[in-house]
Amino acid sequence: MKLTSKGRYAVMALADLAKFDAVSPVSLRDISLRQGISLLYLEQIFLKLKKKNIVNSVRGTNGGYVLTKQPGDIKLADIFLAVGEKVKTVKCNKESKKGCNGKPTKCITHYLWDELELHINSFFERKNLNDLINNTNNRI
Amino acid sequence: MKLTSKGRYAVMALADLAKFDAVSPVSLRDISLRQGISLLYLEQIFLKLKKKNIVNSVRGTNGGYVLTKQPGDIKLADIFLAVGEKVKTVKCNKESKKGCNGKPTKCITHYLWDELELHINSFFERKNLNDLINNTNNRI
DNA sequence: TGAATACTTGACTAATTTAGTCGGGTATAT
DNA sequence: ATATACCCGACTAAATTAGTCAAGTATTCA
Repeated sequence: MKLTSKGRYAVMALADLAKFDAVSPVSLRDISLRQGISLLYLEQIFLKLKKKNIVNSVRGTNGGYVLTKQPGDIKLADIFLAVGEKVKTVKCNKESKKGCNGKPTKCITHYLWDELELHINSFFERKNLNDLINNTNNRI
Repeated sequence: MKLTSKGRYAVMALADLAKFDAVSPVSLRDISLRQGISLLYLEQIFLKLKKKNIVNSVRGTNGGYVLTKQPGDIKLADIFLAVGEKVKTVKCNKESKKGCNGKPTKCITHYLWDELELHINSFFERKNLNDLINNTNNRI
């Protein structure tokens, strides 16, 4: 199981934003250069972040993006939800009444994967952007 | 991030084995039918499990596979290692001295992903096959 | 006012990974 | 003998990911 670039980039970019948006909006161009992420890809990602109200945009020269909230109020879970990075452990449809593999009962490992999903999501729920920038004052 | 079928199937199949191998070796055909997993795919998976000494094989008619250890001594971490299911959160090479993205410093989120990796792996370290079959006596 | 900057949006594509299949074995019980 | 079941490498189709491309619109500043 691996984290996709989309999710990883989203967090990197927002951490960057959290560090620099106090002064003025941060352009994607700057983030692209600092974090080494394709500008065009960043545009795609920020569109989603904006739709979910995690960032606001300022158009025109000297424009860019700013966070809508304090870094401490933006959880990783929010970010991942926005860009569509989901934790999926089971193939079988959880809501279905049919159980797994078309059988009436749940598959033997079903509850294990549910538990794993909760375990992972709890990490994303308790980490926020502030945790990131506090630990990385000396880094870009 | 999602769990691959290979890892999921490996655990399902071994849980099945743990339930039934006390009597006699369990054939992949039986597992295939009970768990709804392709027989040919199971063969691939069990080859790896055997190489890592998690199962032993018995050839010929009435042959099949048996666990080499007690279910309680087989951790999910062992199983995932055997079939090559890895938790990967960072793209950047962890061992490299160069840091991330070719820069001298580590990327801003590097330690976060390391922490996530540890968090997930700790789950796999503490869960074993026995945990599974104890909770699922009524299921196949 | 016009040129440059920077966000906006949908569609497209290349590369990678995953989830298998195929074909040909070999060993053993009955 | 023959059927069962493990053994093994190579191959392929489908899905996903990680981007790119094209064509905009809004805003600032000289």
